[in-house]
Amino acid sequence: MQEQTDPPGEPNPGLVSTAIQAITQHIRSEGLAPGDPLPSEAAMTRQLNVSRTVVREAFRSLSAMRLIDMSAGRRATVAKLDTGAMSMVIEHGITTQQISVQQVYDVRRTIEMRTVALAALRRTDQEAEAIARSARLMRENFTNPEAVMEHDIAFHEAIAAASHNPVFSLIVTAFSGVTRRTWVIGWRTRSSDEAQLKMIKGHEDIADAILKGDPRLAAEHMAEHFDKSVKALLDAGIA
Amino acid sequence: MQEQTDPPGEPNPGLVSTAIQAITQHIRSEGLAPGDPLPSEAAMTRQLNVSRTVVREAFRSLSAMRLIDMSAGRRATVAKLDTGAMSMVIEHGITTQQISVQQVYDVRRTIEMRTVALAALRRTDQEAEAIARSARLMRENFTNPEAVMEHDIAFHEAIAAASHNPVFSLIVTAFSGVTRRTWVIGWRTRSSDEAQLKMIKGHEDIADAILKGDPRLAAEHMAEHFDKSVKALLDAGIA
DNA sequence: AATAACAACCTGTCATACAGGTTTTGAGGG
DNA sequence: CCCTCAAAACCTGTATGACAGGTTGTTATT
Repeated sequence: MQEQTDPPGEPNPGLVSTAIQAITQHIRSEGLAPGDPLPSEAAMTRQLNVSRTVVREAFRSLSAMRLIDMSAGRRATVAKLDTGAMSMVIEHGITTQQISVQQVYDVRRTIEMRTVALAALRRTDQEAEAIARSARLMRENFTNPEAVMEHDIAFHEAIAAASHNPVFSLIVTAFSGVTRRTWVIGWRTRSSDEAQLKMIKGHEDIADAILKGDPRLAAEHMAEHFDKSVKALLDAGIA
Repeated sequence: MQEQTDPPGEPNPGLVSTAIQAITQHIRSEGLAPGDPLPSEAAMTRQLNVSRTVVREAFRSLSAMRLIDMSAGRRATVAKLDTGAMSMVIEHGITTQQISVQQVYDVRRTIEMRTVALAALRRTDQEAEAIARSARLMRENFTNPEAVMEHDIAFHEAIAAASHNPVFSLIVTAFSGVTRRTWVIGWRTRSSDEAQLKMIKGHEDIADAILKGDPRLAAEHMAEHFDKSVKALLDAGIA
């Protein structure tokens, strides 16, 4: 009952893969934008001549990748760019030991050297303030590691946002999950208050450089920050 | 019949999300490596006290993200790191116009400036040869744009591989899909044979620098290459 | 015209069934 | 005792039907 969309060319891509392609293809060909509704499962079922089971698994898969949003009663809609899938891939790589924390930090360093420079050049005043605020909150809560970490992460995401390139934001945010799992380790190696405050000072320096609009200085401070962070992780024995 | 794993804390995460978490959690807690088998759908069904439908949608979602491999008759296995999900996210961003090709190129430039430097430092002889071979094949097939493009993509992926950091490979490969859709445009703006051969020469220069183990030179050539590529795309009106 | 009840539609979940694959088992033969 | 091979047990892929509950548009009542 389902031969038309599955020409005997390939061996066995599976009906679900075909359905996934059909849906993404629909988004493309109809030029849908985030928020626009997709066909209902029933409609897709008829169009593809497959069971609702197959269509549902396809929708669900796209939903898991956060390419579409689903909720009960409503039709699925095209989703805004989201980091969901990427974080899961990275986390999967880490937990299955296919990538190391240090490798992630190398990538982060590479990317954030760029985002910080772009942020210095392109930030709005609001964005500069948001970045500075995160740094300030790190200092104000510095007795509470959990809070410092969250503001640290927000700090880096705010810089990525100020780069005005959503692809950078996407990647930086995707790494936040890994950061949450390793951050405390780095913090602990900075045993003294001075060492911890010094690290916070580093963030403030970055925020200042962005405020001043000095990309070179900002990048320098960011490099220093990452070098120290990686050293802290290495000291803690994180390969 | 399914209250135990769904405490009344959150409003409605959905049974499938819960199942997805349970599966990834299983991978983590059992310390599974790529190739290791996961519980069968029936086993998961019993463990979570939900219907097979729910478990299946969860498995299928993870499979769509390429975190697990599924095939008929066999149990699902933990997957090797794969770029599947990432490419889909990027492509989704492009087709829904949430990100621009130019923004992707900026990210690529940032990342590949680093991969090329790392490749120059860490490449094995085999890897250097693979990189050089791709450049050579670009020249040999230069009357066939399609072939040139594929070797071009392979060239960049080979460099990422030679960086010995799989996260870089992951990201670079994720961008290959976008490249396939825009490459020809850049090629066409290089209307004359000289311009096209010059572009190929650029790749050979990069390969040489990597072979020599000169990261600075390699990065310089790579920067030049990207600047020209972006210029070509801009000339063609790709924002 | 505002509102409230209703109908139509949609997704979320469950149960069941069966067609192929794949692995395990075990019987029979060497 | 070991090897071979076929049956059995298990597994995934897909289809069908059912029903609960959420959402939206329609209609009837006030």
